[in-house]
Parts: sequence; structure tokens; C-alpha cells
Amino acid sequence: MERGRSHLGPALQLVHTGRAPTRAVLTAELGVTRATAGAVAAELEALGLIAVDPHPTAVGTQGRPSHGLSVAPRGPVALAVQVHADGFRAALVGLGGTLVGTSAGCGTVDADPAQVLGEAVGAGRELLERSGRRCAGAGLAVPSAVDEPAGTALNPLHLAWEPGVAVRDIFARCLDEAGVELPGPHPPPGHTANDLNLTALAEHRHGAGSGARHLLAVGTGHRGVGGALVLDGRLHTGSSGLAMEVGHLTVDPHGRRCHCGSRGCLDVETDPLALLTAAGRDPGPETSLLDQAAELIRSEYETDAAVRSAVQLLVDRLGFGLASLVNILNPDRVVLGGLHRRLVEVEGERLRAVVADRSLWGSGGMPIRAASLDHGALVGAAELAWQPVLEDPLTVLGN
Amino acid sequence: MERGRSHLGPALQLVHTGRAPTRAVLTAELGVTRATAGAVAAELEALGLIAVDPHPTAVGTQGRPSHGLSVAPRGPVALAVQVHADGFRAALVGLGGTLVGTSAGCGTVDADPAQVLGEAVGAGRELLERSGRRCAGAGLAVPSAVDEPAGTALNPLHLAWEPGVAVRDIFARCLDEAGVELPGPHPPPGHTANDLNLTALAEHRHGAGSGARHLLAVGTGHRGVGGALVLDGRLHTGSSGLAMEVGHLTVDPHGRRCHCGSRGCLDVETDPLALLTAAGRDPGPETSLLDQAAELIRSEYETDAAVRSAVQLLVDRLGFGLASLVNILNPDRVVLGGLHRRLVEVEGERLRAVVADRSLWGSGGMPIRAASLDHGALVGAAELAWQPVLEDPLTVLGN
DNA sequence: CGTATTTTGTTTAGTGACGGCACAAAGCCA
DNA sequence: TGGCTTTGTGCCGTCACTAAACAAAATACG
Repeated sequence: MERGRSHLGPALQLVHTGRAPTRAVLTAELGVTRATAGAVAAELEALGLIAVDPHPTAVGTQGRPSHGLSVAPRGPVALAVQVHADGFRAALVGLGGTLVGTSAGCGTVDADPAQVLGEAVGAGRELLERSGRRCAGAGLAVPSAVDEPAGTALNPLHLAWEPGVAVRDIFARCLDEAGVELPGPHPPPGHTANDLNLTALAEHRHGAGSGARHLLAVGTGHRGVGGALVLDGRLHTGSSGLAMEVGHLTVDPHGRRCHCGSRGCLDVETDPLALLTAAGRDPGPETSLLDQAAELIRSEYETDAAVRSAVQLLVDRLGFGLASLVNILNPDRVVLGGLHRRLVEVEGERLRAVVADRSLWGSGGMPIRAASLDHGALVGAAELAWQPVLEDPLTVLGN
Repeated sequence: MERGRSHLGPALQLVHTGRAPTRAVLTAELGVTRATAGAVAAELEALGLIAVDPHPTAVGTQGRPSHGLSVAPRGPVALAVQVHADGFRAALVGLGGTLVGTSAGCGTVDADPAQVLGEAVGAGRELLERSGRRCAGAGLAVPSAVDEPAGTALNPLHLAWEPGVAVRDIFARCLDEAGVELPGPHPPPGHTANDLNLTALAEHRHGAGSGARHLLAVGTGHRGVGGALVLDGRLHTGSSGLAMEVGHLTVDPHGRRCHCGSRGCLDVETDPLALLTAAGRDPGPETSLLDQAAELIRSEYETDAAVRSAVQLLVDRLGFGLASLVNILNPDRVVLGGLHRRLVEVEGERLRAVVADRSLWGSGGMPIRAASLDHGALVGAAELAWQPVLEDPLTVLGN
């Protein structure tokens, strides 16, 4: 009586992204008959992935009320690990992008990736045991370009890791050695990607990018600027995983020299250090540049004219760069993270005006939004781990 | 006894792009059993789309020799129309991208699009009647950005057409009024797109881009520079058809002013006029700028040092722009058209070196090739028309 | 030169996913 | 209370596809 196999994946994706609250809309979205949609939902329920409300939800409209469809409250979770300049942490993320649990996190990152990832995976394993839930996969977010198909971290930013380290293999080995029980092939695939890319993916599925067809994400951490692109719901990482290196677009022909040989690059003109410099502040060594810049905006943007004009200068340059990207990629939404998130929060109108002015077809209505998730990289890493399940639940999790 | 429906489209695409010379490899490519592949091939043959060799082709290897699979020699054709600054023409293109017939072409383009397209469609209708072959669809290539989903030509370059004219609707109406018999919905869809985009699509399927996963195409006509992107075999035109407007990337911070307000844009630094100016030649009014620039390279690149250094200057700037695009898009191949095609033909090594030097991850091996098709835009327009057939042959052409 | 091997193509039977349809259920509306 | 509307389910037929056996046409090898 088990019907519905080819529609299993799409159906789960719809529930996962919150676009299928009932079996009725699932029927419409899949373009199948009610019988098939019902069978698909039953199958997903049997797999322990979704839950069907026993009581019909009174919608208030006419006709028989439908039963609510939701993510299974105690279904499988994905193990997500994030490494960044200030530390690393593990987390469990359920379907729907909900953070189930987070490890305390460690504040220092050892020079040996195997050491760091081993510790993180150990923490994740502990979380898994405490939660008692099944693990559907594992994903890792790193602050580096990750090349495909090798899975090596080409430029681990602000980490003592050796550039080019085979971080995916190391992660996979750590998972294997820690004895984390994972479905699918053995040894387990240690899905790994750049953190900004993963943040973009998470924002697309569960955050400010929800519903967009083509989403452009731009953001900055401590130094430099990164980009990410989600096309038709899938991360575009290019032929070898190195797409969206947007840092060296020229945004100010008379700007300062960049190590790339050019001058006025987005990288050096719109990062936290650029804001501090433009505001005439000396960067202190105590906290991260991102925190210092964000704090500067928070506390002095309203009161200090120099800070305000520094912010506006960065907004103008960012707008120039965004316009170039919009002209090339023609997304239908832009989401900004890191320091750029703060910029759009305080000077959104100015930023939109600059982009509209410099983009060719007057993309005046281009929605530019601030990132909305608290732990985007972790959710995105989980998204990576969920991907095989979302494509074919039966093969991955089937008995 | 008719098996194979969901695999019909993929199978036809494989034959269409020359990746399925026999039923055996079709079996492997589709990932189905021999029985299914055989049924699929039989179905496509019954639809008059492909032909199976009656005699086995002696391959020389062991085992039973397989029968060759090819495009049906007298199968349906697509009606392709191209409009450009120097005129317009109609053509018939068969599966596999083979030009079956071309109208003489008219050398002047009237200010009224309906007049021009009516004449072109009339010529195409005549070609169809003379060939006696069925028409599978019609496609139009225009030298303008075409916005989606409206299908209007936003900036018809070097034409007297009014910007924003609803060229797709006009084309569809001309097809309808001319009485061209088309399968599918009525009124017929007048598939229309930008000519450079269509050239890129054609190059990807039947030319220098064949086999590439992500193909970046850049080229210039008379003035300005355009780009196109084929991702996983499909044209990426963005959310509203306006992607790949690459003309205003900054390639020379100290370059000349551009109407966009910036300076040193790819648009004005690497087009035919830029070459003539750099070589110290006055552009004559007699022939097109593209022809003058191409002729200059052909006849004087070898002999005149000023011409050679002008070419090299353009190559350096083009390389700068290509590097930016490669950093953003990470394609696995680049194809250049128009004047840029000539540049890569005479200074390919220099161009590759510049791109390798300025691209972040040392994409030194990035293949940069010259476009290889004679009538790329026409073939691409036909490709557009074929698309519904390639996706679901039975629904479109089925009895 | 004949037989084994290898690869390709076809026939047959069986399975399983899906659509179509009828029916039941559970709310609004008059 | 009896329609009306929408949702959910059971049943059956259809058909695309797999599996497996068979047939065909070449080469490889003794």
C-alpha cells in the first residue's frame, strides 16, 4: 500500500520550508491527486519525518477543515558544526531549520583541524545521545573557500590552519572515529562548505530569503567581503566550488590599494576595518573588528556625525558593488550579513537608492534585506546534511 | 506497447547534442535497462524525430555491433529568425543544430517591428513550404535585453525600434497571422531572447561550449559588451531576464568616462570603437564598426606595431573583466564572440595569462575559446523553439 | 574453421506508482 | 435540518518500468 516515491522528496522539501501546511496544499503544490498526496504524507509520517495533527485545524473557511502538517517533533536531526575565528561549536538542527540543541562552544581554534573537528564532533555526539534522536547527517561550515570536488579549505581566514587542508576528509574521518551513527554510505560524507554560502542557503530556506527564486547574499566577517548565490533553491558554487568571490570588484577607482594589485576593491572598502578607518577610529586589539564596527554603529551612529558619514560612505561603496552584482546576476532579492547587515539596518533607504541609481534596468524595487537568522551558518550546515534526505528520503532513511 | 515517457525528453536531448550515438550508450546515459532505452528510441523514431541505422555500424570492438542513432534526416525543423543592425533573416534549423535552409535576408530593418517580423516570418513560411517539413516551433533573436515575463525589448541596439516594444507578442502575432502551423498552445508562443544569450546557448549545445557544465560567454557587436551564462545546460537569464549585463564592470580605473557615470567600463574599453581609437584610426562611416575592427586585425595585426599594441591593450582590459566574471561565476569554460573572438584568436595566450594572473584561485587552466558557430544566434533561437519538444516530445508533437 | 565469449537488442511476465472515481467525513450557509 | 463545499480514503485500472530469459551479431581463441 506504499504509494508515492518520486514525490517523496519534493513533498518533504515543501514541509521542510513551511510551504505545505496541509495535505490539501501539498496536493496542489505537487500537482498530483489527493490520493497520491495522502499516500506520500502517510509514507513520510511512517518514516518519522513529519507529523499529522490528529485534530483538524479550524481554518475558518468553508468546507471540511484540513489536518495540519508539520515537522516531526522528535524526528531525526542533523549534526551541524561551525568553525570560525573566535571558536567552534556543534549543534543539532531538526527539519524546518529549528535549532534543537547547541554545545557550549570553544573559544579557541587549534592549529590542527583534526583536533578541532574531533572535539566538535565529540560534543555533537554528546548532544545526540542526550537528545536520544536519530542523526540524519552531518555538515560543517568553515570560514574559507572550499574547492570541489576535493573538499579542501583554500584560505582558512583567521585560523592557524594550513591553506589547502583536506577539511572534508578530516571531518568525515572524525565522524567515523567518533562512532556517530549515520545513514547512507560508509565512510560517511563529511559535507563541508563555506560559512557565508551556508548562511545564504539557510536564509533562503528559513529566513529573509524565503520565497525568493534567485537570492544574492553578501556579507563581511572580520576582514574581506564574501558573496553567495542561491539559484532556484540550490546553492551555486560554480564548477569547482569557488564562485562568488566578489571581494575584488572595483567600487572606488581612487580607493586604496588592495593586495590583489588593483585599488578600491569591495574587499578593502566595505569591511569593518574600512568603517573604523573612515570614522577616524583606531582599531583596538581587544575584540574582533566586526564587533568593534558593529558596536560603533550601535552606540554612536545616532550621535556622532563622523560615524554617520563613515557609514554612508561605506553604504555608497557597497551599493556600487551590489549594483554590479545585480547587473550581472539579476536576483530577485538581496540579503546582507555581518557588518553589511548593520549597514542596511541603519541606512537601508540610501543603499537601495544607490543600487537603483547604478543598476541598469532601474531595479529600484530590488528588495535588499538584513539577514534574519541567528545561527545561519549552523542551520546552513545542517541544510547540507539534510540535502540527501530531502532528495530521496526513502533511500537514505528507509528501513 | 509504447513504453518510455518520462525518459523521452532526456533521450532526445542526448541525441540532439550528439551524446547518444547508439542505443547502448543511451541505456547507460539514462540509467535504465536496455529494454526501456530500446522502447524510448522506438517511440522517438515513431514520432519522426530520430532515425535508427538499418545496418549495424562496425565499431571494431568486441561484441555485437550497435545500430547508429541520429537525428531524423527529414524530421521537423524549427523556424529561427534573427534581427540585427544590418538586417534580418529567417532560417530552418533541424535537431542537432543543423541549418537546413536560410532566407536571403534583408539588409534594412524597418522602424516598425511588426513589419520586419511579418516579412521574416513570411520568408520562413516560404522556406517551410519548400522544404515540406513540419515546423516544431519558432524562435527569435534580437539585439536587445528582453525582460521576463513580459517579453519586451528594452534596448534594441542600433535599431529604430522603440525601447520597450513588446517584441514577443508581435512575433507571436506574426506567426499566427502568417498561418505557420505550430504544435502546442494557440496562439503560439513567440519565444524571444537576446541574441548573445542565444549564441551562448548554441555554442553550449553544438559548438565550442559543448560538454562544459557552466559556460560563460562574452562578446561584442558594434558597440558595447554583452555576456551570457549557461548553467547546467540551461540559460541563466536571471529573475527578470536581465542577467549578465556585464558592460559596466570597471576594467580601467583611469579609463574614459562612460554614460553610466563611472569610468573605464568594459563596455567602452573593449568594443570595436575602442580598438580603432587605440590604434589611432578614425572610424569610417561606410561599414560597421565590428567589420572595420575585425578587418584591421586581419590585415594589419601582423605588420603594424600600433595595431598590435592596441590589440594587446584591449586584451589586457578584457582579461581584467573576464577575471572579475570568473571570480564571481566560476565557470569551467569561456567562449568569446564578435570582436573578442578575434582577440582570443590572435592573442589567446596573453589573454589566458592575464585572466590567470588576476583570478583569485589561479584559474590558469581556464579554457578560453573562440566561438565556433557561423550562425550562433539563429541556431540558439531554434534551440529556444526546440526546448518544449526536448522536454516533453510526446505532449508537444504527439498525435 | 567451429565454438566460446561478449555485447547488443527484443520478448515476456510481473510489479508498483499513479490517476480516476466513488464515497465518506466534517465543517460552513440558508 | 438539508444543501454545499472542501478534505481525506479506499478501490481499481492503466501503464511505465525492471528483471530475466532469449536471440542476434560480431570478435577471440583453440
